Amino acid sequence: MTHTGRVSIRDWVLHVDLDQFIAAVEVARRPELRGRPVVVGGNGDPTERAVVATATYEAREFGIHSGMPLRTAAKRCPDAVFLPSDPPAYEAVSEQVMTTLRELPVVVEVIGWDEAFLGARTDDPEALAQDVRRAVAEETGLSCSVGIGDNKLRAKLATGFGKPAGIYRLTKDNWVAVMADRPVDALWGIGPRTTKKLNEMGLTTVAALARADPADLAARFGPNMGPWYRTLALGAGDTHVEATPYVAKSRSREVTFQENLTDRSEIDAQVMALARRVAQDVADEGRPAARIAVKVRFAPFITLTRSMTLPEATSDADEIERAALEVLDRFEHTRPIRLLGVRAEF
DNA sequence: TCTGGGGTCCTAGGACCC
DNA sequence: TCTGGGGTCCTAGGACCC
Repeated sequence: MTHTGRVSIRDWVLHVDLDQFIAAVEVARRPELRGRPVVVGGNGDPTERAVVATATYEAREFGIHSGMPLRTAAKRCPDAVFLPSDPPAYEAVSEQVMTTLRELPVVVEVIGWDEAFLGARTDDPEALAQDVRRAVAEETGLSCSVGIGDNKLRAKLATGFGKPAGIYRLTKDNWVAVMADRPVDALWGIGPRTTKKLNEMGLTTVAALARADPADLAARFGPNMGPWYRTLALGAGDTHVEATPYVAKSRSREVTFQENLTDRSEIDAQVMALARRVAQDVADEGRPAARIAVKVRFAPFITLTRSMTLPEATSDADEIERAALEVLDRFEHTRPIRLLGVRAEF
């Protein structure tokens, strides 16, 4: 209900994000872990080269967050429960959540395992958001947060303010009040690198970025990205929610080795194995690969990529393997290798 | 903080063509 | 020949997101 007392039916974008999704799935099947600091990642062995996928709020109390090395997490909270990552389990629950959302009077655009945009026409988006939270809880036992916005950017940011287990509305009406004084990396699409560069230009807040000269930004970040950062700061965003299923543009497999590789025959063997896994993914996709890329991370942490367009698009495992080995050969092999990856592009 | 794995999009230079 | 202008493809790298 608006302050004029009139009910207005409008288009809204809602953003649904499951609370600590992966950890929540794990706790759901091991109820004895409820209330304990739980960290999911890698093989569940905190001495391995792996990072945190998700931590429960109890673990976050210790300063543990996703992307942090498991080793560091173990140092911060030695008593945490470390569990291996189990993607098929998360996939299945995610599917259940999305099915639940599709039963509501909304258009569902899936943007990740634990996230979706909903397009809806309603006079009471908060009531709809409550329905979403209730339906997801009833069908899956999981808690989610819901952002309400007049576009995708604002809905997405609103979810962050609603977490955990809450609902928040962010529109042009409260954008300036809520966002103006926040640092630029509060915006979705501005990460640490861009933040540093913007700060060097004297732009530290959302308000400052909104007032910046698009030409200056274009000169620094390119003709598209530069001006786009300013429109982000103004809160502008896409309003169209699309239900069409996601079509992958590439498929890749990569692996970080527990011990760096130096033996060339071992390196070749690993690339062949990765190429075969990718070939299987390509075959499952039912579309041939047009391009093959190989990623090599040399010690200490130097990441390079080489790629080639195939003479003809193919799904053939032998051809994909051969191409990967050919691309691998174009690297200068002088340092130990900590990661190898193979990617196919369609 | 000795830094995973799976993706997307943008930028920019050079090749090549008309 | 001292040197155009535009378009597209290929390749490498950067940045971001979950």
